[in-house]
Amino acid sequence: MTVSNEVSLLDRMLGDGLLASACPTREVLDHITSRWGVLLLVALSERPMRWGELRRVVDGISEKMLAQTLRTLEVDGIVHREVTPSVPPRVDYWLTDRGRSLVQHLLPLVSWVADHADEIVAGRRPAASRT
Amino acid sequence: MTVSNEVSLLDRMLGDGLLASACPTREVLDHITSRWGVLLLVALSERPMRWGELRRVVDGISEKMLAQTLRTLEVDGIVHREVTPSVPPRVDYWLTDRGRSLVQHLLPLVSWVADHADEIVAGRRPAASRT
DNA sequence: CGGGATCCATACTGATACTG
DNA sequence: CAGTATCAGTATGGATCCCG
Repeated sequence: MTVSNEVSLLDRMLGDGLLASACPTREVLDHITSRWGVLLLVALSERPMRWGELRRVVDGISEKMLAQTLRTLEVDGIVHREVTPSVPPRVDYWLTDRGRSLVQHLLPLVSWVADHADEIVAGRRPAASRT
Repeated sequence: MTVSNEVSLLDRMLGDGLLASACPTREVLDHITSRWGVLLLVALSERPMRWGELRRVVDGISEKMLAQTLRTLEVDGIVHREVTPSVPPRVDYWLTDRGRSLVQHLLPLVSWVADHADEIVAGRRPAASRT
């Protein structure tokens, strides 16, 4: 299996200064790979979800981080937020076209981790001594 | 491009409780998608690097986080650390087989972000009002 | 139900000093 | 060169209460 179209990514990032501390790539990468960003994107990868659904599906997320992460992804144009004025109020979230494009690349990674996590945790040995 | 082999990832994660707060998948995912983990894995994706190289390539990382993140990835069996006893001392890091398997899935994601980051940042609009 | 505002604990960072 | 150790400042996340 070749990765010929990817081997120059490092060169691209270095050459264009893309790894520089404050570059757009780093910023967007932090949003997407944030602790909760990944999980929310996986949750929304199949179908739209309501606030309460996301809260239940993404186990352990606080309301603050749910709101904050969703808003960041919304501003980045990855997630769409739709308010239905009703009583009680209803708010749905779903992936934009850009978001669907993104999760096509995110899901294989998460899938890989899900497949290897048990093996990784089970096989841990202490790190070699530093001295 | 089909994603038929991935559409059930959410079901898998929910069904197996893989999204549970303390599951191995979440733990390993946090290591890999950590702020510096992603960048270090990209840096090591092409070739082995020495400590000092990594420090320069990954702009802005502190020595503390460099050591901490590398050790986490080492313990997870993703990065290998090789000490060459010499004066001055030399330490090289490279990806294990598992690590190379991982970055095959990570690079497309980072590549996507690098391709879309400028567009994302340029196109930002304020999030819709919450009220 | 879907948040906003506030306060607090923790994690991370940066600087410095020291070691083999 | 490749780290470790420590301390202080800051950003991030969590818990709680409140509101439309």
